Amino acid sequence: MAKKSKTEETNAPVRCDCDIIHEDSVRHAKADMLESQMYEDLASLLKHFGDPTRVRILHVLAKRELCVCDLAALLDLTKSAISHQLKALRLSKLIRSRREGQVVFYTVADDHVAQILNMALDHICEDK
Amino acid sequence: MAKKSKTEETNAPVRCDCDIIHEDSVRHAKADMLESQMYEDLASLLKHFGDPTRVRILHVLAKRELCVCDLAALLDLTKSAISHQLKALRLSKLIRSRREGQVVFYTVADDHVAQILNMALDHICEDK
DNA sequence: TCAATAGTTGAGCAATTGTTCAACTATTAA
DNA sequence: TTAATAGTTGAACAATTGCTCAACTATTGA
Repeated sequence: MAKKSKTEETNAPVRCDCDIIHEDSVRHAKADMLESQMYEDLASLLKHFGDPTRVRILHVLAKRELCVCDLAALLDLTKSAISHQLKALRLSKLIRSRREGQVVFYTVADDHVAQILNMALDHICEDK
Repeated sequence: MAKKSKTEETNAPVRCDCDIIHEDSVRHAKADMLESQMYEDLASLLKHFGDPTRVRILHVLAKRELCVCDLAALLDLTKSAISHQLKALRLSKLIRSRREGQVVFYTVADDHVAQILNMALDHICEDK
């Protein structure tokens, strides 16, 4: 029962099924961590980049404004499928919309989208 | 049956349940698109940033080297859960591992990880 | 007012996924 | 060799998710 030999005096987690090996590293890492909600926000923002359809949408909208029909034709999907994705992207403020009569145009909200995509492309093309 | 009025002569998709409204935009966008596999690769790379646990792992490993036990203690998860995530991250070359006796240390593979996280943090903190 | 088209939405389904559990391998020290 | 600990792995389960379908709203033109 050496489980708590070193974690007794700190407020260390209890879920881990092992000793804390490098106590200092863990303590410093914990001090450097962001608050929990920030990681939730980061994940739910970046989650949108983790689907091929949404990556396509973001990539094309980073270059030009397109309407729902255009995107549906371009990606070979129904308007419904596109619209669902656009709604999610809009709620995360990754894209903006603008209505012109019957037509709703979409484009990326800012330059972060393109920068994240370029960073990822760098990473992929780097090692081969 | 106006479905194919404008798409007949091009190799336009057939899945879309509407006309192509802005033919030029769609044609240019199609020319600018990457090859299909690239979007798959982008998505499967960036998918790792879309989970709170993995974002935490990447964020702490961007600052210092840690072993599986350290991470398990830090994030209050089992070694198994951590190890599964680390394997996925390693396969995508987002992190590297180094064994020292019984202990396996992990750290981020390059600076792209931190850059993507910072870009996303910018985006979150920007509008509030 | 009515028809046509663009776009949105909620329910439902199949596929994916994060975690747990149990059993396994790897390394070290006695 | 043996015990102890670090780490890995595959199966299984609950939860999430991307798409489809059908019905809906919004806008325009006749």
